[in-house]
Amino acid sequence: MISTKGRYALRLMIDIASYSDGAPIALKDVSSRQDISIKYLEQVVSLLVKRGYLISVRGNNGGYLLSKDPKEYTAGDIIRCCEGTLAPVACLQTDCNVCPRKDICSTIDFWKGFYDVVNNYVDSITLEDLKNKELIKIGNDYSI
Amino acid sequence: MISTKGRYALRLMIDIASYSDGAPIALKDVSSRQDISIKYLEQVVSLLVKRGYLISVRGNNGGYLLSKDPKEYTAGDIIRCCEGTLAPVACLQTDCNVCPRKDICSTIDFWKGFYDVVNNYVDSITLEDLKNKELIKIGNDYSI
DNA sequence: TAATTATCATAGTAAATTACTAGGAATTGG
DNA sequence: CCAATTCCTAGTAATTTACTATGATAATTA
Repeated sequence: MISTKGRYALRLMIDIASYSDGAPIALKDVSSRQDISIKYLEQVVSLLVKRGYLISVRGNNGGYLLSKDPKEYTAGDIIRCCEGTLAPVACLQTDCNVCPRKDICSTIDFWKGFYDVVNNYVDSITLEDLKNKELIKIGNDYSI
Repeated sequence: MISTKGRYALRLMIDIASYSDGAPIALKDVSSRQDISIKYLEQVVSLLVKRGYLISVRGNNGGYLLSKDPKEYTAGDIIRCCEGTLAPVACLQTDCNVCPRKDICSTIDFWKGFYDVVNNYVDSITLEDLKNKELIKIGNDYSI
């Protein structure tokens, strides 16, 4: 199960991508549109800033800007940034979590395959895709 | 992340499928082969018995038997039995968890797709596949 | 410069979940 | 009967989750 951190991160990024006209988007606005407390959003957003996915602008009229084009983010980038690895089992995490059964384990390949289909899927969807869906939902899609 | 319940369930089922010669397999034996406490295995196995995936034989020389052929179980069957749904978000669970944002949510389709690739994957692997892998690992595969 | 509006950083916390352990009752084979 | 086994229910320490709270820091605007 994906936690609120990863889910809110995705909604935050979609919100900023969808509502930005070049000026920074304040968390206050994301908060009211998305029904998520500002205080919690602050924690989520800080991970995205640290990773360089968002640019923060401090002070009055400050807020956040995407650091690149929506089509250059995958959903996987955003989720992994806030959620950590999507590995289904600890022994697949890179940070040398060595399982004593690794040489005799008959399930490791199964879990590797699981990990692969998950990563392939989340990396096949871009923020642009999600932004377009959002624009359709809120009725601002004039391309139809 | 898949919890120990689901992971141990898979190893338990593979163990029984691999080592059974028609007689019930006792948890004591699974426990020593898999390095999992009997007491914890008892809890995992009870879910599989309740679901009808295993037949329990009580008393002396008792243990557990598969209720059907290994090729008739998918890994997904076993994992979901002990782990619950593999839905990445609560609003995809069938038990009418109604999200107030369901009509305006632009991410629900993304999560549905996630759910689908996960279910399709875990249901594409059978217990027979995993048993064969185990037999190769323990060197009892004479088909090579 | 002072007020306002933001982000930034850290800490606290109630509730739930995880990963077990413990004790003992019920059942069966020898 | 006795030993081996499943079955059933509780308990629990540690961790994680999903927040809330407080206040510092920074930048804009009046």
